[in-house]
Amino acid sequence: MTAKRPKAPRGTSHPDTPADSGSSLDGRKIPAAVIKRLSLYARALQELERQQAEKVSSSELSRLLGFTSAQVRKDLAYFGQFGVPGFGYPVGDLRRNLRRILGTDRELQVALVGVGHLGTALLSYGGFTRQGFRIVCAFDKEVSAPRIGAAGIPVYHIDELEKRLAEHAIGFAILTVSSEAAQAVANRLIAAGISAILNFVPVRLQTPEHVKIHYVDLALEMESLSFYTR
Amino acid sequence: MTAKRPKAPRGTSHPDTPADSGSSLDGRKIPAAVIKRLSLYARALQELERQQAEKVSSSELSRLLGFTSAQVRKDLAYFGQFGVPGFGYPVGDLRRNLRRILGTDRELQVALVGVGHLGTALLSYGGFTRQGFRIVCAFDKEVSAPRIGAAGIPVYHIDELEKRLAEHAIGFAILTVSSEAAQAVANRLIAAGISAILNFVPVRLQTPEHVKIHYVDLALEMESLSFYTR
DNA sequence: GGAAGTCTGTGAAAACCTTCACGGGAGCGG
DNA sequence: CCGCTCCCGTGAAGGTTTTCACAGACTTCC
Ligand SMILES: NC(=O)c1ccc[n+]([C@@H]2O[C@H](COP(=O)([O-])OP(=O)(O)OC[C@H]3O[C@@H](n4cnc5c(N)ncnc54)[C@H](O)[C@@H]3O)[C@@H](O)[C@H]2O)c1
Ligand SMILES: NC(=O)c1ccc[n+]([C@@H]2O[C@H](COP(=O)([O-])OP(=O)(O)OC[C@H]3O[C@@H](n4cnc5c(N)ncnc54)[C@H](O)[C@@H]3O)[C@@H](O)[C@H]2O)c1
Repeated sequence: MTAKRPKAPRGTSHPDTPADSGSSLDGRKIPAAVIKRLSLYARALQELERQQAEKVSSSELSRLLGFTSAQVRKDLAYFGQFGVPGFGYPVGDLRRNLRRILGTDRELQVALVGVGHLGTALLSYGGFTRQGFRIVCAFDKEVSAPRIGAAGIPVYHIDELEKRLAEHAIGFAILTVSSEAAQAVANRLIAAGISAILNFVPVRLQTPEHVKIHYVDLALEMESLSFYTR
Repeated sequence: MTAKRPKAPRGTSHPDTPADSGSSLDGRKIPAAVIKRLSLYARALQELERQQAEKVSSSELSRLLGFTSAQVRKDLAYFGQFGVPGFGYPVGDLRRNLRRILGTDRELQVALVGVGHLGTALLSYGGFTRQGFRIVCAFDKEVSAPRIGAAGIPVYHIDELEKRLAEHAIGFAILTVSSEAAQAVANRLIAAGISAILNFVPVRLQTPEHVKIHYVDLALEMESLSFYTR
C-alpha cells in the first residue's frame, strides 16, 4: 500500500499558540495591565511632585487617571506596602519606588534602527530622556559615513550595528525600518543581544521567547476608532 | 453652631470611576480586545489575498498572528457566520466583511493637528491611505498662510479649524500638538463635531462620553518594556 | 454516491482581572 | 493618652476574556 503523505505534525489535540500575558516577579504573577498602569502612576506622581504635593491617596490618584481606587491600591500592593493608613502614599517615596520597579531609575541606553520619516521624528523627541531613556545611536542603510542626526545623535550605517551596540552596552531598540526589512533587522538585533524591541512596523516579528517585543500599530488604532464611530 | 464645610459630595460609598471596555453591537457586547484583533485579521487577510489564497482556516490565521485558533473563531463569530465547516474562511469574502464591520470599506476623512516633528512624519506616511484613511488637511498655530505640506496635504492655521472641518466633513482627528495645547485643541475639535481622536500627547484628555479617544503613549511602552527586561 | 477527514460554531470550564467591602493600623485633635 | 476619622491592604465576590472540547456540517476523493 502507498504511504499517505504526512500532512501535518499530527496528534489529536492542537494546543495552538498560547497568548502570554503577565510575568512573574518574586513568585507572584503580575498582570500585564498592571505594568502599564504603573507607568501612568509614575507620570502622575512626577506631576504631583512638581506641585510640591507631599501625599496622595489612592482615590485622588484614581480620579486623576480614571481608574477605581481599589485598583490603584491593588496594583501597588503587588510590589510592597508603600502606603500609610489614614494618610495615603508619600509622593516622592512612591515615585522613587515605582521608578525602581520599572527600571527607569537608571538611564536606559537605546538604539534606533531606520532613520526615515518616523525615525527622525523620534530622534528629535526630548520626552524619552525625561522619562529615563536615551537614544544613544541610530542606524540606517542609506548612510555612507557616520553623521550627526537630529538632537545630536550619531547615525551609523547598518553594517556597524553589532560593533556599536556592544560598544555602548545597548540592550534596547526602536524599530522603524520599512516593512520588508523588519524581520531581518530584528534578527540581527536579537543576535547582537538586544533584549527588548519597540516595533513600529506593522509586521508580526518571529522572535525567541526571551526577547520582549511591544508593537505600536497606528493603523490598528485608527481602524479600531473607526469601528467605534461607525 | 458652625456649619462644617462640605468636604466632598458625601455618601458612605465611593463608586469611583469605572473602567469601560467593550461596546455593544446588535445587542451582544463586544470586548475591546476583539476589535483590535479584527484589525489584525483584516491585515493578514489583505496579505493572503495578495498571495491569491482562496481560503484560510482559523488555525492558519492563528499561527500567522500568534493567537489560538479558538480565539479566531470566537472573535469572528461575534459578527456572524463567515466560515464553512471542513473548508475554512473564504479570504476575499471574510476580508470584505471585516472591512465593513470596521468601517474601513469607505475612505475615512481625517484631520491632523500639530505639524511638528511627529505630525510631519505622520503626514508623509502612505500606510494610512492603504488601510482606508486619508489625512485631508492639517493644522498648526505656526502657519501664517495655507501651504502645502508633506505628501501634498494642505496645512492651515489653527484658526481655520472649524471652517475646514465642516468643509470636508471630517469626523476624525490625529492630535500631535505640544502637551500644553492638547486639552484646548481637543475641546475645539469636539465642539466642532469630531467623534474620535487618536492622541499622541501623553496627557489624559477630559472629554464627553460620546467622543472616543485612543492613546498612543510611547514613553509608557518604553517603560513597560523596561520592566520586563530588568 | 458514500465514507473519511476537515474545520466551523459554540456551550462549558478555566483563567484572569476588577470591584467590593471591611478589618485594622496610623494620624490627628483635644 | 484616648477616641475619632481616614484610608490602606486584602480576601472574597463578581465580571470578563480565553481556552477547551465536541457535535455536526461541509468538502473531497475515490
Ligand atoms: N511614518 C509614519 O508616520 C508611520 C506611521 C505608522 C507606521 N509606520 C511604519 O514605520 C516604518 C517606517 O516608516 P517611515 O515613514 O519612517 O518610512 P521611511 O521609508 O521614511 O523610513 C524607513 C527607513 O528605514 C531605512 N531602512 C530600510 N531598510 C533598512 C535596513 N535593512 N537597515 C537599516 N535601515 C533600513 C530606510 O533607509 C529608511 O530611511 C514603516 O514600517 C511604517 O510602516 C510609519
Ligand atoms: N516626536 C516624537 O517622537 C514624539 C514621541 C512621543 C510623543 N510625542 C508627543 O507628540 C506631541 C508632538 O511632538 P513633536 O515632537 O512633534 O513636537 P513639536 O514641538 O515638534 O510639534 C508640536 C507642534 O504643535 C504645534 N502646536 C502647538 N500648540 C498648538 C496649538 N494650540 N494649535 C495648533 N498647533 C499647535 C506647534 O506649532 C508644533 O508645530 C508632543 O505632545 C509629544 O509629547 C512626540
